[in-house]
Amino acid sequence: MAAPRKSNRSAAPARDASAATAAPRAIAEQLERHGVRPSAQRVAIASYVLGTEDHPSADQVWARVKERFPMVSRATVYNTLRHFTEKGLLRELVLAEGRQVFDPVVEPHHHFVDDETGAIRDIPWNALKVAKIDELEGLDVREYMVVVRGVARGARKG
Amino acid sequence: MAAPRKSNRSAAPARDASAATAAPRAIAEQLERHGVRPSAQRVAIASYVLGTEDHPSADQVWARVKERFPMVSRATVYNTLRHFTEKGLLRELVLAEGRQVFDPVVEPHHHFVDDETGAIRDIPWNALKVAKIDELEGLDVREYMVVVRGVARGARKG
DNA sequence: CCGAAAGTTGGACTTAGTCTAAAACTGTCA
DNA sequence: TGACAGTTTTAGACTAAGTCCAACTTTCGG
Ligand SMILES: [Mn+2]
Ligand SMILES: [Mn+2]
Ligand SMILES: [Zn+2]
Ligand SMILES: [Zn+2]
Repeated sequence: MAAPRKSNRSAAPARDASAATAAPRAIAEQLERHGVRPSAQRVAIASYVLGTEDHPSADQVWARVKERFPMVSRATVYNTLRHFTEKGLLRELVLAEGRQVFDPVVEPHHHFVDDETGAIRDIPWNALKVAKIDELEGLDVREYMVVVRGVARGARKG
Repeated sequence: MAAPRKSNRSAAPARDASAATAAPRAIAEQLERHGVRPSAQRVAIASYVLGTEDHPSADQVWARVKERFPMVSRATVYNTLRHFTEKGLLRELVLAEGRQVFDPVVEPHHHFVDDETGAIRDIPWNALKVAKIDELEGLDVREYMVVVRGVARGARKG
């Protein structure tokens, strides 16, 4: 269900690098559409976390946001991430040892955890197919994902 | 891979209830077979954690073991669980918010997380089938599991 | 028995995350 | 504009999970 678009990876604006930060106006509007009042802090946090492919932890978000907005407090970042999550702008995932991380891709998809670097990557929904989910006895399934662990075979030579 | 046996659930002695504790002698032998010296503390810890179906956290193991062995220290429980994990007697899983838990079923299998109670249940390996894992580009897959979330439809009326 | 190695212990320490109460903003309306 | 209420942010206290450590105890080989 939930018609995952066919994107192979990054059908989105392909942000990811450090100097992310989409137009603040667009971000403010995105927040408003989800019922979140766009304060300065919230826009600063959103401009990183809603655009990343990194699955960052809360403290990683804090560190990133402080670069551009040094006086933002930890409580604000934690509150805001929770708020975004409640409003459906983010998902919170718990995939690996001591890392609860946030994911701006709220549509169903799978995940790959690199055992060497700890990096988490998205796997598009229809890159994999899970059979027999509907045959599970006595379980009311709300959602599921495949968690794949291994190492990324580096295509980083040439 | 890793030829998961066909067990539907609990092909093992079906322990689970509180008064678990299989024969201490058998447990000591199991530890030795895995290269773990069977001290009194380790046998006490093993006799709970190697037989449970509960996926307990480290502190839950501590609480349980203290009932029968009140002077055991927290450090010992944490050390021992790590030791067991290194020796392949346990796996450590991170599936849900603030819960890294231990699993005595080290063969590949899937998991169900009850969103209401937080309980984690095993799903036998061939109750589900994941297709196209081998087609993932650039990833060296070491293991994978399906994580299913939902609620257990209570068969608890009659 | 002895000494070395392995195991255990309580408590200090660390880190992620939550909570709180006060301060700062924001929007509304007189 | 000025007052007010509601909302947001803030620093720092607090909590809980987990690690580390140095001292103590047990085990084992000789
Ligand atoms: Mn751990
Ligand atoms: Mn959280
Ligand atoms: Zn993701
Ligand atoms: Zn399991």
